[in-house]
Amino acid sequence: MAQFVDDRKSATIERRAKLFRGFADPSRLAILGALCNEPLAVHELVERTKLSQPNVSNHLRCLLECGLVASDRHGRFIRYRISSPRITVLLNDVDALLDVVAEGVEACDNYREA
Amino acid sequence: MAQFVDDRKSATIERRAKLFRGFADPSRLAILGALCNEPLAVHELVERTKLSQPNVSNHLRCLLECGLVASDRHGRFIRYRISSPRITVLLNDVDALLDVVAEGVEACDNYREA
DNA sequence: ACAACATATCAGCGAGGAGTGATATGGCGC
DNA sequence: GCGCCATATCACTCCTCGCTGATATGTTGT
Repeated sequence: MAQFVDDRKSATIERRAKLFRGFADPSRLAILGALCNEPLAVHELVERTKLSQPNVSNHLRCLLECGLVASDRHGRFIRYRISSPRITVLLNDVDALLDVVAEGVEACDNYREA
Repeated sequence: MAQFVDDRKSATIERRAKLFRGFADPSRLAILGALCNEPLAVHELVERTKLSQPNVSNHLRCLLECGLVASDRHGRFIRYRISSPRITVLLNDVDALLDVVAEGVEACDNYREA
């Protein structure tokens, strides 16, 4: 069992926070969610997420740099995929937690609703 | 197995993002991490996290409203605790994912390093 | 080589949220 | 009741991040 350090300055906590921030955006979640089903090229992600193309590219760059997705070139397409099944696990666990706290989260007005 | 919707506007995705944002802050992670070990009163959290007292209170209000922590009054102390073991599970999942992507996350300069 | 498509990059704007400081509320002991 | 401690609340500032629009790079087919 992990032993949680409490000091905010802990490198462990900083890393966790940074990783969580990677997931803490609807656009990136839409992209990651889509990639959990199957690898996709950028223009396909644009279609499905209805985000602008530069926007998708920007998020992909970030996700790529963070190691959350990987890419291969296929002709003039670049196919992106999630880098680890642990990402799917994480998303499923979030849903499991939401089963318990969904109402609270929606009610919480410290964050805007989109 | 959950079926991930890709449209960013999906309520599911919004909820996930909102929940992730709850975890996407070093101060809240420090608080949650400390509470994973044992229930604590506010002034104890202040000591351990080295955050200011109003700051801790603000975060606790948010976490409470979201249903991530619960509280009971004990005399003039208010003891906070995590509301569900699934939170611990989630934090452990993040650490597991960090085992794989830690370097990438640290290297990613789209987010500031705190 | 040129046209068309696929993707990446960059500057700038705007909004949301974290932290602080001052202050308010609430419970306890004397 | 009064002083003290524990906690909550509020207004304000600063900074970070996400989005857009324009443009650059790259790849394929003809």
